[in-house]
Amino acid sequence: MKFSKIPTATITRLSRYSRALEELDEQGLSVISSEKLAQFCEVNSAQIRKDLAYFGEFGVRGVGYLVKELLFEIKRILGLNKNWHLGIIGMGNMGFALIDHSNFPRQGYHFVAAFDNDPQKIGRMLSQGFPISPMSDLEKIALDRNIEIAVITTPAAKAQEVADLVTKTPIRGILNFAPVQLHVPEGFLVHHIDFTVKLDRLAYLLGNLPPDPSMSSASRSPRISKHLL
Amino acid sequence: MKFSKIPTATITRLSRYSRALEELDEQGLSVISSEKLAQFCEVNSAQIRKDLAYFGEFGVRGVGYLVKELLFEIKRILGLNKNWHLGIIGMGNMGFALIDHSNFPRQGYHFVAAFDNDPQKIGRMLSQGFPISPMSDLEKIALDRNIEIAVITTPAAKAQEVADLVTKTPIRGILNFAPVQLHVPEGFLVHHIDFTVKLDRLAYLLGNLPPDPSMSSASRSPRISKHLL
DNA sequence: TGGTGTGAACAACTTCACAGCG
DNA sequence: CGCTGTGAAGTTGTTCACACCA
Repeated sequence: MKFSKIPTATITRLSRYSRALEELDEQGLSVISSEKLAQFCEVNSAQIRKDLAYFGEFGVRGVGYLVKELLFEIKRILGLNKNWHLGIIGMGNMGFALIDHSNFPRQGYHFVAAFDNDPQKIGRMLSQGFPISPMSDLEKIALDRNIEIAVITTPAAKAQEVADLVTKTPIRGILNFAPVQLHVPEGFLVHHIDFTVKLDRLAYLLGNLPPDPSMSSASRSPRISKHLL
Repeated sequence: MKFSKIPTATITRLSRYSRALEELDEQGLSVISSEKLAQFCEVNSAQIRKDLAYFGEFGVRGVGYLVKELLFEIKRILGLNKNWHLGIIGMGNMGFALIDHSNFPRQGYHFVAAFDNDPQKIGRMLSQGFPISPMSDLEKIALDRNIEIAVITTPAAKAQEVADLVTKTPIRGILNFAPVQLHVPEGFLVHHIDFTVKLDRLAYLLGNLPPDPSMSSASRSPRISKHLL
C-alpha cells in the first residue's frame, strides 16, 4: 500500500468488482483468483491486483481472494459501509423508476425524500413511507432528513434552476439525469447520466463496424464485444 | 487529419461537444472558439482541437468554429446523420421514462417497437403509434422494422435471457439498463448504464472530501466540481 | 505449486507551446 | 492579430514479468 493519487478509473472499476463479487457471492463462491474475477469483469488481472494495491493487501498468495472479505473491503473503500441519504427531485416516470429501483437500498442508497412542483403530485404518499413534497420544502427537509445527494430527474428546462436551489442546502452531491450541462459553484459534485452519450458511442461503433464478410444469419462473424461503463 | 486509433474518450467528448453546440446554437450563437467551448464543457481547449483533428479541419484560424457547421460535422462523425431504430424491452417505469424521453428523437434515435411479457401490457397502444408486443415477436419485428439497437429495461433476473434472444436477431447493439453484467457472444456491442456506479463515485468523493475548514453555510469552501460522464 | 503484490516497461491520453494561416 | 492545428513534452494509466510467500 502506497501513498499516491488514485485514478478515477480505479474507483469506477471497484464498483464493477463490487457488483461482480455480489453476484458471485450469491452463487455461493467463497474464493476467487484475480484471473477469474478479471475474466468475469472483462479486464486484465494485473489491473485488479494493482487497483486493490492502492488500498491494501486483501489476497492470500497461492489462493486468491475471499469473496465476502474482498466485497466488504471494497465497499468500505467506496464509503458504502454507511447509509447514504438521497433526495429525488422531479417525480415523472424516471423519478418513479429510480425510487423503486430495488438495487439502491442493497448498495446502501436510501431515498428519504421526493420533491415535485406539480400540485397533482404533492402530498401523494409513496411506498417508501413519505409523501412527495413541494420544492419550497427542499432546504428544510434536506436539513431534517440529512440528505446528502440530490438526484435530479426534472425536465431539462428546470434542471439548472433546481441545481441552484440544491446548492443553497447542505447537499454537496448531485446526480443529474436531465439532459443539460449543469453549472454549479466550486465545492459541489455533479455527476451526469446521459443516455444519449452511450447511444452515441453505440452508434459510432455500429456505424464503423468493419464490413462483415459472412452475412448469413447462421454464422455472423464475431468481432467486438465490449462492456463499457 | 491523420490515420490513427481514435481514443474512446474522444468519442465520448464528441457527444458532449454535440450537446453543448446544440445548446449554444439554440441560444443563437453562430461562432465559438475552442477556448469558449472548452470552458462550457469543462475541458482543455487543446483537447477539443486535438479531438477534432482526428477527423479533419473544421475551424477558421483567427476566428473559431461555426457552431452549426461544427455541430453538423460532429453528428456526421458520430453517425447521427441517419435515424437509428431502437426497440425497447421491458415496459416498466424505466421503459416508459425512456420511450417518452424527448431528447432521443432530436438526436436521431427513434423507438420503433416495445416489448414486454406481461399480458396486462401486451397490446397496449403507445403514443409513439405502435403497441407493446410480446417477446415472442421480437425476431419478426426486429427484421420488419429494422431494429438496430435493443434497449433492455427488464428486471435484472430477466436481462440475460433477453440478451440471449436479442443475439438471435440481426440487432447488434444493446444498451443495458438492468443491473447485471450481460454476457454476449463476440460480435455484439453491449453498453451498460449503471446508476450505482455513478453513485459510488459520488459516495467515494463525498466520503473523501478534505474536511472543510469554514463550515458556515454562508461561505462553504470551494473545492471540486466535476462533470464526469 | 500457484497466485498475489509490485517495480519496471510500455502504452495511451492530455497539455503545452508555438508555427502558420485567415 | 487571434485562434486553429499539431509536434513534442509531460502526465496518467495499463500491462508485463517475476520475486515472494502461503
